[in-house]
This record gives sequence, C-alpha cells and structure tokens, in this order.
Amino acid sequence: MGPMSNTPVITRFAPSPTGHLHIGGARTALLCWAFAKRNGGRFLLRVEDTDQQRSSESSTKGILEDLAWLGIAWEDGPELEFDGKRFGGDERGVGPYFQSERLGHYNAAIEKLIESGHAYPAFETPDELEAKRKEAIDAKVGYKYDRAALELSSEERAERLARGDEHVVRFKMPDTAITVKDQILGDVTLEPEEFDDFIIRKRDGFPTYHLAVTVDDAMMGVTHVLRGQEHLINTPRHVAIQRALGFDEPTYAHMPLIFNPDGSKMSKRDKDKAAKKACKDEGLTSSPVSSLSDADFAEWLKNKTKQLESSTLVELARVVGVDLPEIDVEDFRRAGYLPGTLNNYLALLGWNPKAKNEDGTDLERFSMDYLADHYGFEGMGKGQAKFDRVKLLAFSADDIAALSDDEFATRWREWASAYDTEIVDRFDEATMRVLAPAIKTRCKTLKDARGVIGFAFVGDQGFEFEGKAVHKALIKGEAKGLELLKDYREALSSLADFAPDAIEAHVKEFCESREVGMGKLAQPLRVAVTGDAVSPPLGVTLGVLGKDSVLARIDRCVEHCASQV
RNA sequence: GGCCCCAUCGUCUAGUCAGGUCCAGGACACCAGGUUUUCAUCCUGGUAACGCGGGUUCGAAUCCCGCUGGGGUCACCA
Repeated sequence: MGPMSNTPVITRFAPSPTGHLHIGGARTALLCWAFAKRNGGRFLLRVEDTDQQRSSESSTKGILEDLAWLGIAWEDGPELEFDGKRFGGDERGVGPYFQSERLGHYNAAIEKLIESGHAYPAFETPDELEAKRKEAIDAKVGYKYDRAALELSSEERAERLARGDEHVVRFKMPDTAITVKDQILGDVTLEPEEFDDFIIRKRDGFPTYHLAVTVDDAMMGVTHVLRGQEHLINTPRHVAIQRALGFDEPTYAHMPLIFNPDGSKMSKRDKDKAAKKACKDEGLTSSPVSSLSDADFAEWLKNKTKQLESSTLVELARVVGVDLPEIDVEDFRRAGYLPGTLNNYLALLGWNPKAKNEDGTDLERFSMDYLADHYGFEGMGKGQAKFDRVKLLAFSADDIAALSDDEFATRWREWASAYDTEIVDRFDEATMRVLAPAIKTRCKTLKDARGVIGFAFVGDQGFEFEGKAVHKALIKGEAKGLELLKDYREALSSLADFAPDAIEAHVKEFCESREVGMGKLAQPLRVAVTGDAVSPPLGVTLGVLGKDSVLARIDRCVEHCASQV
C-alpha cells in the first residue's frame, strides 16, 4: 500500500455469532475501525454464521449493539438502529453480510477450485478420521490427512459422487513454503509440512471458515486483514486459496492477545468460576434463582466445565451479591463504564501513540476522534498484554469526574434505566443533576455511584449507627457534638430553602454564630443522617434526603445517643 | 510433543529497526506528605524493571547465538 495506491482502505470485523462480544473482539474491531477511518476508508462488518449448530440471531443482535454502543460504526454490513443512529447498509452492493446467505458464492469458488485441480472430494467419515488421528497421537507423530481421497481413481470418484455418497471437499495445499508478510510480526514463513489438505466444504454443504473468509474478503474488497494472533497460522491457508483463485492478497497484521492478570485466558468461564466460588462460600445447596432448577444448579456447581446462560449468571450473581469479572462488552456496560473509557484503555493495551502531553508525560488519554486519526497497527507491540482492571478503573474514575454535571446526570440516568431502575424510581432528573457534582469524584463507575449515596436508599429508621463514629462525633468530650446537634435541629427546622448550597451556607452561618469550626457540627450531622462519618458534602447529603427525613433522622440519632449513655 | 510468535518496574508501556545523549522515561497501583467540615478529588515527593548465559564492540536494554519462561496452533469451530 504505497502512497501512490489509490485503492481505498477497507477493513472488516467478522465475528461469529456464538455469544456476546468478547472484550478481545472489541479491541480488534476498534483497530479495524480506526485504521479505516485514519485512511479515509471503510469499515465493514460481516457475520460468520457458517456454524449452524452454534450461531444464533440473538447473538448477532447483541454483538451489533455492543459495537454500536462502543461507537465503532460500520459503513457496510447488517443494518442496525441504535440510540437514534443508523449503522450498516450495502452502499457498495457487495452484500449480503451474513455468510449463511452467501452459499452460492462459496460453491462457485469451490467448483472452480475442483475444476482447476486445487480441490477434491473426500469421502472419509468423521469417525474414520478421528480414529486415524488417535492412531497418530498414540504413535506420537503429528497427524496429517493422508490424501487417501486424492489417490482415488477418477472412475471411482465419479462413481461415488454419482451414487450421492456424502463427502467433504478438501483444498489441495501446495507443497511450497508460504511467507506471511505480517505488519506487526514481520515476515513469518511456514513450511508446507505444517499443513495438510484442509476441508473447505463440510458434509452439511456449508463452507468452512478458511474458504468463506477468503472468498468474502476478496469479493468485498477487503484490503487489510487485522485480527488476533490466534489466526496467524491460518493465514498461509488463506493465502494459498487466494493464489489458487487469483485473488489479490490483502495486507495482514496480527495483534497480540490479551490475558487476565494471572496470565490465564480471559474467558467467559471466568464468570462461572467466580459465581461458583461465591455459591460455595455461601454454602448454597439449592438454586437461589427461579430460572435454574435445583438439579441443574447442583450439576453446575459440581462440574467445573459447566457454564450457565449469561442472563442466568447475571441474575444469580445479583442474588448472591458477587461482582462477576467483566469479560464481554456487555459486562463492562452493566458495570457502568463509559464506552470512551473502554476504547481508550483497549487501544492503549499493546499500543502507544508515542506522543507527549504538554507537561512532558506520555499521552495516554485520548478520544475516539484521536483514535480515528492515529490508531493503527504501526507501533503495536508484539508481546501479549494483561488486562488490568485497576488501571481501567482509574481511567473510568477520571473520565466520569471530567463529565459536566448535565452529562453525568444524563449518562447516569441512562445507565440506571437499563441496569438499576431503583435509582430512577428514587430520583427525578433534577435531583440527579443536583447530585452530580458530589458523586462524580466519588465513584469510579456509574454503577458505584449508588454506593456513594447508599444512605438515601434506606428508610429513616432503617440504618445502623456506626458505634465508633457516634462516639467520636457525638458522645466523646463534653458531649458538645450532641448538644450542638440538638440546637441546630431547631435552627434547621425553620430553614425554608433546602437546596444543597443553602443548607451549606446555613450550617456555616450557624457555626460562626456559635464560634465553632465547621467540623464540630458537620460530623455530628453527618453521623445523624447517614449513620457513618463518611458521606458526600453536607449540603448534598442533607439535601437529597429532604427536610422531613433529615429531622426524623436527627431525632432518632438523639434518642440513640441517649440510650448509649 | 511438532511448528510458529513473544520477553523492560507488580501491571500497561517509551527506548530496540539506524549501539553511546538510559546508573532506563511515563501511566496505573503502592508508600509518605500537603490541601479539604468527613470521604473523594487535587497537589508534592518516593519505592520499583532491561529473564539467564555466552558472544560481537572502545561501548549493548538495543546486534548475534543458546537457555529459560510465557503464548498461539495442530477440528467436517471460527
């Protein structure tokens, strides 16, 4: 792709709809998207649903929505309307974008390969092949297809075909070494001994991944294939097909994979693992959720490899009260991350813009617009990276704190509407706006915004007074705190404007008139209305509760103190 | 196991291609201090790494070889 090339850059992300969008997939998609944007090209989305058993429509929808939520927009591909925006379409007329609807193209390519001698039918059954494979393993030699079907006489082959014998089609792998010119890894040469004649059409008539991906990429004009390193060894197969079919070879770049902090794979199974542990720690013997029978629950708990449906898992985690590790984009959404934060962190995992901030530190925080101008495989590291949720959390906290009050309120409300409706029931929009400045710097995600004002979600009689806090703020010394609190209760009861600023000013004024420091009254008040010595600023704390509630809580606190003496 | 890829603070990384300006820079985390009515935010400072062993060179984090370690892949999954 020299500067003289006038071929527009076209990248693609091609998920198979067998579950939610994995965070690693999101990272790949982000790279493809940004690289296309940066080059003024197009980003296309294709659904690889050639596995009839595992593909589902709901997965497709979920994956599309996750991408849309992240702001990774595709020009070509399945159409979706999300959050008032439209995604996808077939402007170039190279669709459809579901592989299950493209069988004609694959079969045409396969026929062409057979005619040109690059492919041949093979009649072995899966069982026969499995037996041969096992034999090879027992003999401690690498298994390779023995080309038995290629040895068949043309008469016998024709006869079996005419008879309608079930068969697959295999690609005749050339016996020359193939060098992948990888933009991240450099040239990687694989010897022909490493490959056998792989299957390109399954018994059920569907193409395998290798065939479909090659045909589609060529027909859809894909110029750059950017994907995870697990595909590196597949690439020579794809290159061989391209050569046999006379296709242009796209530019390849394989990015390193991401892992858990302990070095294990970031797998959906991690969620089951965490949930199982929590259930065992709780000593649960029967299913805590209605969507799961006791028998299934017991089986799941016992069997290490058994996985639960995502929605069941979420419900179970909520009931048991554990936080599941975030693995899929949907998990991060539910956990209250902003899409921009996730993109920022994801881009930084394995890549560095090599730019400085004004203060001389490295540039690490950037927007989607920045990525659309700068992100690409250039400068991508080669080593595997560990996903550090703590750093993500730090980014999240910063991004949330940087939101304007209005924006925070809007985002928080959107999030709560989807994942914690109790918040929306409890606070109207105006209240959330008032709360915004106090909460913004105290939560790391939208989800834990609630924890900051947890006291507002309990009844006036429904919380405990923390012993140490009560003692320190109200009882210790000459009971000054308690006296001050009682006095202030009277003053407060006549305060008309119960907005945070007004309350704060009122407390200040009261303290000045008594010639005591702010803290002398603030802490007793705080303990009285929240039960604890820690809360957001006083004005907001009292304001969000409302005057009646505050007075009731002070009264209850005074009684409580009396009973302590 | 065969083949392939990789290797800098606890973690993500800059520096490696064009060896000296690197007793290795930044970020997160951690520790200490400051600001603050509590908490949080914010500010200042600090601890902390070139996996090991051989070469090449006046000089190696940077080049070469070996070892070790991590990862990927060996499906009628993608």
